[in-house]
Amino acid sequence: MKKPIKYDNKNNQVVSDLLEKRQRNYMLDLNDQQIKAVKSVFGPLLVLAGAGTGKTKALTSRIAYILDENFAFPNQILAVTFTNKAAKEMKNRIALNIKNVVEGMPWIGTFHSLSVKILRKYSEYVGIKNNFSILDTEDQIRIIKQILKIENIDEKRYSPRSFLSLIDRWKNKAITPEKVSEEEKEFMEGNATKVFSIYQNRLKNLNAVDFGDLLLHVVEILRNNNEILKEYQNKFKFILVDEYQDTNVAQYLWLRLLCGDKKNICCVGDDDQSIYGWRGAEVGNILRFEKDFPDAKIIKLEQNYRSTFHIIETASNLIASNKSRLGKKLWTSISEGEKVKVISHWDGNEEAIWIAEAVKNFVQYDDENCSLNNQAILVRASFQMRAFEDRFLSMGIPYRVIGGPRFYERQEVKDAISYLKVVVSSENDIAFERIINKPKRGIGEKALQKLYSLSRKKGLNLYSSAKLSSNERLLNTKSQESLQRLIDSVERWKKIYVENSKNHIELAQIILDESGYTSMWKNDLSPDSPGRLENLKELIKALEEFQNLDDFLEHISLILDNEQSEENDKISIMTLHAAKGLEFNCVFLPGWEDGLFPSQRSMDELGKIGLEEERRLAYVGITRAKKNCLISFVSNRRIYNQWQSCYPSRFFDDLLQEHTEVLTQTDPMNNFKDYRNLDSNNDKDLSYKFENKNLKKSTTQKELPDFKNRHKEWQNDNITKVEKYILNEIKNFKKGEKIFHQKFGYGFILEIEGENALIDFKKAGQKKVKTNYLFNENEI
DNA sequence: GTCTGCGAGGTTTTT
DNA sequence: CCTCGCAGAC
Repeated sequence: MKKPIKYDNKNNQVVSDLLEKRQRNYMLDLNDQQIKAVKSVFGPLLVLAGAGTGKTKALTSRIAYILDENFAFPNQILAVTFTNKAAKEMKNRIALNIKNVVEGMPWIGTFHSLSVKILRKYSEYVGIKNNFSILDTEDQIRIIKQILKIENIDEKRYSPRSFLSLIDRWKNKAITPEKVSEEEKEFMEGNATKVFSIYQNRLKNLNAVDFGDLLLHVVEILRNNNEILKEYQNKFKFILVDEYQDTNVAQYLWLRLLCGDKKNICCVGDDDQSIYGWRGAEVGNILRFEKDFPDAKIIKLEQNYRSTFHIIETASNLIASNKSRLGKKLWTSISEGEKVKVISHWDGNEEAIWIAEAVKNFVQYDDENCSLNNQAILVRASFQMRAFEDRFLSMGIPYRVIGGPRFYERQEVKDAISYLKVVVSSENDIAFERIINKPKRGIGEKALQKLYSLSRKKGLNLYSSAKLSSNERLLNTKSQESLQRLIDSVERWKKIYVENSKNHIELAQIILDESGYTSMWKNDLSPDSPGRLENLKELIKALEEFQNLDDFLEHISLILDNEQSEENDKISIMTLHAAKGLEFNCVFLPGWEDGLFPSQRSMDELGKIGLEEERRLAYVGITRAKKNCLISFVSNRRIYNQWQSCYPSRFFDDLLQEHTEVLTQTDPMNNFKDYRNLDSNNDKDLSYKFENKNLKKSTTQKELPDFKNRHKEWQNDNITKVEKYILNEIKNFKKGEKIFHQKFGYGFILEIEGENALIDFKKAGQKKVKTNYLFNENEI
């Protein structure tokens, strides 16, 4: 249809601008609810956005609209997310809508990164210098250990970790040491509060903050300094918050302060997807939004653009069992699609075998887009992953595990970064302590203690007192000499850094080489040292993306994920938590056994609340699926190498027959015959409706592809060469043979004994592996 | 200051 | 069962 054009000779330009504005794509393909969410820019607004309902689209369109209508300048919009990934995504999406504006939007970011920005400016208001360092968990633990030692608190009785988790919990709730409740003061025989306050003092002395402090310091500054509060309240004309259901008390206070009376605040979230209660998220924040803001508007986004009908219905029915929710009902106009599949297996191994075959099945038969990249296995606990890794490894199916140890948290990477930190700012005690004896310089615990006591006496930082130590005749000659060598080197590197005589990448390389750090790993014979060297190279590479060391260091303290930009076709294995926000054509949800999922511990610790959070996790899992969702459970699971017989998850009670289909393998449901014979009268929760509902043959629609038969067909005709090798146990490897391993790459066999082989991998070093996972070259 | 052996513990995790 | 961390022995 042609758009009517009004000609206005006087104001031609204005009109054409307006027209262009209207044609902007961000408004065109929004539904009514989304448009409402975009246009209700004044006053408090809560957008309840169900899974896959175009939440980010609404948010970014809203920003585009605000800018378009000139309600605010780009730098007057505060948009807060939880993860860097989400912030980045938002920026990218805005850039799609309006060109060149993102550079002018400095206030899109995570709670933490925005807090850093504010805190760098006003840090002295909470008694720290603006070059404060940001601690990660490892640093925190180290500090707590030191405190426990000094205070003579038995680590055996209360682990440093338990102190830290208490402290974290308090900080999430914005509780300072003085504000700990009388009851909680008694925790750990009163040691918890004591350690907490010593810890806070220690951080101040170190000129350091932890993640919790980033928010709390900002809250404190805003609370106590009206002029600063006003500055930010005036600056931010509009506030947008993503994933509001995940906010904790500290973040809530942070938002309320910045929001002020203007209340142009838009919170987007989904109470049904609140799965981080255990780390301080308060669903209550979203549930009581209307009370907080009496004139609040609430808009629900319920049209799902992701999944087919049966999947949406299954998810809706499941979540409907939760009591504490605001209530949404997702709907979709995408086709009816496949029913959600349910299957049981004898044990976890069979489950993995079946799923691996189903994965191949999808790749081979489904003309829809079901490549490996479009499939995912979502587990409750990470120990479940191994069975799948093993299976995929032996079948040669490429996979990626999401959420493993993060790049910047690895030992060698942190060491290297500490070197850089010391050069940039030698006041950083934590960094200096980390590198002072790496590689080994003969400066051990004792020497370090001496240096620390000197620095306490002189009121200096660790590095400065190390410089002084030779005058003081503090250490023995050998330690002193090697410490001096280190100091000389650091001074030399500092000179390069200050004079800028070499670029930061070269400098980093020099530091790692001259310090002996690289050669330390080169001389290390342990199997993982080649991998560590590889990571150091990666780190140098990462430097290239930044202008200088300062930029780099500022970023990595908050960005702890390394984007694996893998283009290869691989299936993803991850936890349900890690899957939030993602979508896949085919989703496998294994391990639906009571006790594993829902997790026994959640239920024990938090009762009904815990169970509801687990159910939300299940909801998140199902709603990740676009076309196929396969849920499975086993009768026997090996946990810590002990066999446990399991009952199917109580969540099956919430699934309706008309939307699910029970797949039969060899002996359908025989697996839990025993369980069904158990009398379930004693506990109502255990009276699974499985028998009544799902055992009946479901009325399958004609057009629906027959998954079961395909599976069989594949088993008979399409056993891969790799499979044949495994089945027939044709694995005649010889010593010295060149082999390939999915995970570790190429290598040579050093020793072989039965199914165990010792391999010297090119990259990963020496490792013991099962011959099942090895391939020789002509197999690949 | 560094190596080895024993014992405990082994959901979910971002910043 | 397997991994990590600590304590005691060199």
